[in-house]
Amino acid sequence: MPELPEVETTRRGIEPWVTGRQVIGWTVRNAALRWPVQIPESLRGQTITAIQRRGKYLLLRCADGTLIIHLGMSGNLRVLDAGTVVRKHDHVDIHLDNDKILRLNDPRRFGSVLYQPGDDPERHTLLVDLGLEPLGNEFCGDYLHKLSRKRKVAVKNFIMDGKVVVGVGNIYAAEALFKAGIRPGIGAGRIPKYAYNQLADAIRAVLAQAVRAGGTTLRDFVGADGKPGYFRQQLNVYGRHGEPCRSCSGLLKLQILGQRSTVYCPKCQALQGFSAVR
DNA sequence: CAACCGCCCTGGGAGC
DNA sequence: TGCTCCCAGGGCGGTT
Repeated sequence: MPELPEVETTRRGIEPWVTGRQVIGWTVRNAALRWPVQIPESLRGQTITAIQRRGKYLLLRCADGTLIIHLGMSGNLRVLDAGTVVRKHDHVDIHLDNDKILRLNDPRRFGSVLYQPGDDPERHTLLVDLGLEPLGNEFCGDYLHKLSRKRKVAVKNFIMDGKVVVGVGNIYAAEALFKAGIRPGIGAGRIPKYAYNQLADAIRAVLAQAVRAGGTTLRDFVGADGKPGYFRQQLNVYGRHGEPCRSCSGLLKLQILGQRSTVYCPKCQALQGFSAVR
């Protein structure tokens, strides 16, 4: 499912085909995504000046506004030749002036295509309260430590909170906690600063490694070129409960946190807050 | 404000 | 083979 690495892979894939191109039209076959598809008439004829990413949102910048695309759980965005045969779940095409189309396919329709007028897409209500970019300069252990004081939620849910840090979903939260040696269910407020330094480093490292691999493909995800991501082979814990830990060979355990499956290694992820630190 | 939970949706897998 | 049930999950929006 698209988390930050998959969205970044998509961004990089479509960028060379889309930047500087003019939007000559669009086809909406099913407007019933997470929210009704918003493509204003004013988009016609506009030039896409840049394609950016904010968290899991893709931003197609134009002079008059920004098309904001979210891939939801099962979405992918591909650059295809105009006239490419339409498959099931191909909900939206953006027609470009280079005989290419940008096509959104999204079986579960949790994605969205929205529009923010003006030159500041961050003013959109969905973006305005977003937390830091994990690969940006400000994101660090001190930041996580400071925000987490008095927070009782499990640290895993804390780092999946988009108001804290963006782009970290179920897969990469589990992987980062494994890398940092932290038990996922521990209350965020009980974790000492040094451990948040490890965690921030782990989040950065895992995401960067996944971007290099082109993201994680479990089922639906493909990049703009239609190719899957290869990070799945490097997953240490996600989806591996009952299997041996790649580090200590102990059995990985499954725990439900915030209604989401969470896999961890009881031995390698021993950090359980102050009491266990000593 | 924080925490929690229901909900949106479809495909795939398990069980019968 | 075909049905039913359950699960996956981002994140909004309402409730506690």
